[in-house]
Amino acid sequence: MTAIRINFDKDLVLAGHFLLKHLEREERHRLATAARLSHHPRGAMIFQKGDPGDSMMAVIRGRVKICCHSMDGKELVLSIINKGGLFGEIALLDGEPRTADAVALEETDLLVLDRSQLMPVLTARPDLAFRIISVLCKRLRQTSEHLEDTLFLEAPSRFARALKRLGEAFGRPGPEGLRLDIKLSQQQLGCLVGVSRESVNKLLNEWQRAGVIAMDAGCIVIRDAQALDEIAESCD
Amino acid sequence: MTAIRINFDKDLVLAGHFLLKHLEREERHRLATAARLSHHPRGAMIFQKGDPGDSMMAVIRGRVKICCHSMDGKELVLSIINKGGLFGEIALLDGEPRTADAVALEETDLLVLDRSQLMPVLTARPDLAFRIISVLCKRLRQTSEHLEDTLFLEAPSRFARALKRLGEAFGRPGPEGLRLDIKLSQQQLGCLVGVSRESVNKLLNEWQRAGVIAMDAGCIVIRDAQALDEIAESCD
DNA sequence: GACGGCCTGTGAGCCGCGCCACAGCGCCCG
DNA sequence: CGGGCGCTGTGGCGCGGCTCACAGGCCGTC
Repeated sequence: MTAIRINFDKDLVLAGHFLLKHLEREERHRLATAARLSHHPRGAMIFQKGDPGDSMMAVIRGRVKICCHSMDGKELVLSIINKGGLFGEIALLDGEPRTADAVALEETDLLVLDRSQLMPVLTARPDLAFRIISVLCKRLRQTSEHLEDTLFLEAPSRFARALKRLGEAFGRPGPEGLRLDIKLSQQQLGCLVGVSRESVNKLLNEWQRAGVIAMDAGCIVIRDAQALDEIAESCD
Repeated sequence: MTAIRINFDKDLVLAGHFLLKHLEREERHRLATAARLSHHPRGAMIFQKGDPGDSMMAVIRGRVKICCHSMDGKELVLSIINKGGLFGEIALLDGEPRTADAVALEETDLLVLDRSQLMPVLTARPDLAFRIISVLCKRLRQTSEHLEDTLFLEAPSRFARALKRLGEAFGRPGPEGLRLDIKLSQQQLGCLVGVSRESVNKLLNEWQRAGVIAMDAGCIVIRDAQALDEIAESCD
């Protein structure tokens, strides 16, 4: 009884997923029954840099951060994956070890698809391969942009741009402005941008005083997107 | 007569290319006749950030740098493509505009493959799609690593790592050590690493004095790879 | 209620490195 | 041959932002 219910859920999840929604119902069902669910409490390590990577994950509930660490303990957050998002596909596709850690930011449920299940489907369906190619291209563009930002921009511009990007991913319009529906400590924000926690604090307070942003229950609200744009553009 | 000779060359070039060598002879010949040669003098712009990208290029002769510029004129060199290398595939694959400039570093000949010619072949041959996927994965790994380097490492480590990478791509063993068979100004080296020209100069001289590297006819020779490793690892 | 852990807020100091300035050098071009 | 241009070689200044240090607030746990 519960097994049936779980399988039904898996079918639904896969059907809703941008990568897999174009499969035949039957293929998808086969994947769904093969895929396994896995649950991770807040803060749990899902995989680690250097692990062999023979699976990819779809986020059903919660959020996952993809990050890596320097030798002296600094952290860099490469991206944050929302419900509905996909991660871990690189290692699955090229068979190399994982290049970063994945950590559950909240209570998180994942659907895990193994290489052995997925590859036959991919080879049989060239259109799926193209969909994957365009995902990879998008990731590559994002990463290059991240690199440009860190090399070309000063901390304030960089941070402003990061907020804009977070707005696109997590923003929900509210009465006061665009509310970023995700709680991140100043520490985490710093790791996302490559800036120290203290600098994040100072910028955040400065912008609050200027009315550019506001805080609401631990979430950032963008009140003046225009002003944020100007900070992001200013190259001095 | 010359036309035949050129087509023969194209066939040969394609046959030698890692992406296309597994095609049937006939398919490859069709691509070869459709592909066009293009020649670029040293310093010429091949394409520019923002251009529509509906082709990709294979380098037959010369070298190409992929780079981009900040609003205030700084340059970042993302990678340098050697003879036999491929570039411009991202924009071709996902149909978005080019994200960076491509500039001929030397007298350069390219083979240009248009989207309209390549796509039918790709859809017909899923194994080719996988080959492209793994190219993309490799690029992604490189770019992430570049990003980690710039955020985590100080200038000397970053530069040392860059030299090691250049060694892998352009190194030729010689009597004195590994010789980097490419002439790059200190300016260009700086852009490759994200460091000012002056800092490059100082590091280069310091390492020469220490016997870690040597200069030979404008090319860098790595004399003590071990010492370079240590500089690269040292995280202070 | 006491304690410890994780968070925010803020000031002081320091330092790596970018920017500026200038000098000397090889090379191309008129 | 002379003048300009792009490269290398160095010294000094300035500043952005990281590090350190500390104070106070908000939990969850014993």
